Amino acid sequence: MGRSPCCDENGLKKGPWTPEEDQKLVLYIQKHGHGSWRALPKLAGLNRCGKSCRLRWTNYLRPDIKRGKFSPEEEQSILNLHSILGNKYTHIATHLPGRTDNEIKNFWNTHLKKKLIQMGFDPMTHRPRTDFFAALPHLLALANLVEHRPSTWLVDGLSADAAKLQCLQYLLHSATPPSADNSINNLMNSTDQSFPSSFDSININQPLFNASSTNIDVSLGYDQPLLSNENSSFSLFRHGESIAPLSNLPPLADFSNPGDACSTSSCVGSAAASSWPDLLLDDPFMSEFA
DNA sequence: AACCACTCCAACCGCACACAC
DNA sequence: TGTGTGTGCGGTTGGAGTGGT
Repeated sequence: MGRSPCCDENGLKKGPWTPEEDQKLVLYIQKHGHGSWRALPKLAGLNRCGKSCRLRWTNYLRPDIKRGKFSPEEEQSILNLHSILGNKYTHIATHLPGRTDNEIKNFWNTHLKKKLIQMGFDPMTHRPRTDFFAALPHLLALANLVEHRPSTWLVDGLSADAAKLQCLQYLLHSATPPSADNSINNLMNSTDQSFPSSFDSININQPLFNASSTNIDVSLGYDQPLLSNENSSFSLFRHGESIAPLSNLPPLADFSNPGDACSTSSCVGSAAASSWPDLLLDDPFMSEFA
């Protein structure tokens, strides 16, 4: 298994290890320790480079390696640690006895990353997907469509305006600047030219975006000057005039807990809020815009 | 049974860093 | 200070395995 040799520089062997090579390496290290990896292959009688020996030992032959499937507890630990440490697999591995950085890296890339994406989370930030500005036209179109949407995903009697606000609140929920991580930079690096280039320069009522092109005659903005990493509130503005502090709106269900119902009776349809990502994917009507 | 597409994961690659000289 | 060497790390590759048709 594994990558086939791409070259044979210096006459050193590459590619999969044979049981005989493994045995030589294990016996040598058990007897002498690895010492200098560069010197080891010659001393151990291996026609390999030191780097290859080190990798084979640390990722496969080490006696304390725990093999087999990751337990749910380990999976949760990796998720938690990755949200703090990022792709620092070696650091993550130090918290999971018996697991190697390579194994964790593979598990992350083949399982956890995909899982997070499928759940609607950004695998790098561990937050709900915040490709906010790229998706904005579509999301705004969705918001506008709410008033034409039958009651299959909205509670009966909900006003179209409230539904719009709720949709927009979701947008803000996703885009609220985090307290201290680099997802703030993701927002800053957005290609949307209407977005201010620095939080420090945001003025009162400065719109984050205008929605007139999608027939939603509102814009969204901060209530007050916003400093880096500072919590802030948002308001809806119409023609520059604040019409609705979003903090007064009912909360959305937390997307991190799929299936959770909204806690307030006035919530804009728990079906809408808690399963919106699924609706986007599954509902033919919605998928036209997703 | 044969083919294809997809997943898994061991192993390689290239870069960055620490250290010695 | 600059250069060379050794080591470690994250990203990527590609053959083997697996499941679907």
